[in-house]
Amino acid sequence: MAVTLKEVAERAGVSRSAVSRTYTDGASVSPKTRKKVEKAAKELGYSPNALASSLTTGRTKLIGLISNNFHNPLFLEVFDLFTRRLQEKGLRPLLVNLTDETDPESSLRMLKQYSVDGVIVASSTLSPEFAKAFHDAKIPVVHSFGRFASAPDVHVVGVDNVECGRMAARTLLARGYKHIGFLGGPKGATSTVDRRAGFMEVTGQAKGIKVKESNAAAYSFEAGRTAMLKELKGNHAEAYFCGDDVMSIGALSAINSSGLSAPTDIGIIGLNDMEMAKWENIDLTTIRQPIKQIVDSSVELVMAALEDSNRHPEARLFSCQVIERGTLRPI
Amino acid sequence: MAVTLKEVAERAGVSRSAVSRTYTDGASVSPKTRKKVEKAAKELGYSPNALASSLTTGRTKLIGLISNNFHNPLFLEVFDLFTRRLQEKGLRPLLVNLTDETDPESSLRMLKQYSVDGVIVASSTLSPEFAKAFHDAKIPVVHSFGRFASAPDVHVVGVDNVECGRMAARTLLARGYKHIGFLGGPKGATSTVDRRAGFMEVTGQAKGIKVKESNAAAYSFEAGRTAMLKELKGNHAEAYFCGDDVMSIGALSAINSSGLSAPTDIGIIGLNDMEMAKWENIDLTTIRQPIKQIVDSSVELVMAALEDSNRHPEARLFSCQVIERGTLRPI
DNA sequence: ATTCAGATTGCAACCGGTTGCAAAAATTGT
DNA sequence: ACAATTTTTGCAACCGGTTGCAATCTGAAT
Repeated sequence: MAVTLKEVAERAGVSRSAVSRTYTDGASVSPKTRKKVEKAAKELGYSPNALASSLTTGRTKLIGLISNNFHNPLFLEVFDLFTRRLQEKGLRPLLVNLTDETDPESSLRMLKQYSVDGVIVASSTLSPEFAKAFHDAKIPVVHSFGRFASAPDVHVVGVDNVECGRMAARTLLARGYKHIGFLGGPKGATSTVDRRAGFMEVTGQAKGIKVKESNAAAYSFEAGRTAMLKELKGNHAEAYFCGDDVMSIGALSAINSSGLSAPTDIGIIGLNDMEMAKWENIDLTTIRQPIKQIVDSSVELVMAALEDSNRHPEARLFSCQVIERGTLRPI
Repeated sequence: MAVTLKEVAERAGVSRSAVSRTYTDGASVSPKTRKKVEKAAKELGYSPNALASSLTTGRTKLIGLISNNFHNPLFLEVFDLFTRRLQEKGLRPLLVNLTDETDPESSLRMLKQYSVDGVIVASSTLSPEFAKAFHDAKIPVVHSFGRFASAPDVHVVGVDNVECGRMAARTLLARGYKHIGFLGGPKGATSTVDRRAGFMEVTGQAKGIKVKESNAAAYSFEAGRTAMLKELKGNHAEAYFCGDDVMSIGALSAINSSGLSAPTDIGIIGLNDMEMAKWENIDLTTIRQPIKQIVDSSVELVMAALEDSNRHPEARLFSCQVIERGTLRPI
């Protein structure tokens, strides 16, 4: 079908090696032969077969990009950033949707079959074991948006969720709220667990503060809305730290449809600072995760892991930042 | 590095062919040898190298999934559906982000290098020429969400945008609006052009109807908001057909922050019916594109095109449907 | 003109598989 | 038990490249 190296060699009147070397940098080819080869290649419309060469070089430049987050708009931004960054670096994302899968087995097998050079697991809701499965199979892996561990099994890039929890708590306390709520994401998610820990640590030390706590079933609009509606039926808090921005928007919707409003009746602080958070009709006060830095750093780290496959596992954490908008009472 | 077929063959005490045949269906292997091979493979942790085999079979099962829509939440749903469907069919999406690119040249080259079996171009804002470039390179391609043409150059799956325009116009007329607006997406997009045509066709035939028209700079929240704010400064219409749902949400935000509200003061009808449209605080009346069917059909069509590479180009159109919610006055 | 180091080239083996073909083995019929 | 089939098997060539090595070429230095 496609034009092969052999045909180019024949037309250019050189050996196959010469053609090959023309397309591998660092190889020794005289300007003269290079010219001849390039001419022939252009005439024939030749482009080297990356897969065939991967056989001998052992590098495919394919990176498995694995996620189970196909319902959180934040991840569209994440995919955008990942694909662009990988492309810039000459790597190709092989996208894997893990939504329905619970164990790494089958995606591991398939990524091995395609000899991906490395894997990026982009999710805060996948367990660390998942990333570890790739590590155990000797495939370089970085868990992006993963859980911080001081002695990680695999490379991790993300934020310090415990500190995010503290930050949210401090922010609410600074606004003078006395009765505050932790409205977490799904109980199982490590991100929820960690944020809760930080949140409780700070609120536990504060005097005269009442804390209530509950969890939504997922990081989603519906779950956030449902959870907040339930809160509103009982003795609700004055302000809530919500699991993430989507949940926060759900919560705000619940507040509004109950005839209340933020921040007048209830304060909300979210987490992520996804694009929608600054939409004027949402205007959500939230904690920003520096996703661009997380993505760039993940790509950099996976590339480093390609170079040195038994690089010591490393955790890279980025600090978050409160973005003041309109859903908390002013300080 | 990884275990190879040769090692399995040695351990199982059979020829390499035998091992290979064990993993290609339809090949002739006795149950006895198959057992031996499978045992050896399991012990060694062997899995066949899909890329190596692609060399001889000519099939990689890699599908280029190309898009420039990484800012429209609808496309997160689209990517979710595409990746799942492709996975179900044993195909692997190689994701290409075209956001910054204007010509097909470089992505075409890279997809050729990776010998993708086929390509899906998922975008309504990419020109038909883009998809055609792949077609010309003899790579099976389907333009998903593409423009309908009665004699298409490439396979197209999508909706009849002209009919969508008519549908929107009829819906507004049926509600008794006399002064109606077409607030289109970017002027260049074929989807905008077509919807406008249908919209004008119907409104042009109606008596006593005033129509005004303008365009937003992009299918985005900001662009929709900006465009609507501009409308509101002048003599605005009673109801608008907005380019898509994201733009509609931007427009609604503009309406609200001007102290007006929908549908009381201004009606809005969007297009897409993305998940957010039914969020209770948005509750957007809109025209639903059957994205699941479009996606499934695109995958089916690209698979058919793999079988028969000079299959005649085909256009598959799905009908849309008005979803009544709360941003138009009742009928 | 001769020598020699460095650059360039082609040969041939290899990467990890597949597959046509002919030989070997198993099955069938009588 | 023997011939005729059918099934299974291994050989060897091939897919489209890369690369170590030895041979050839080049130009500079003597």
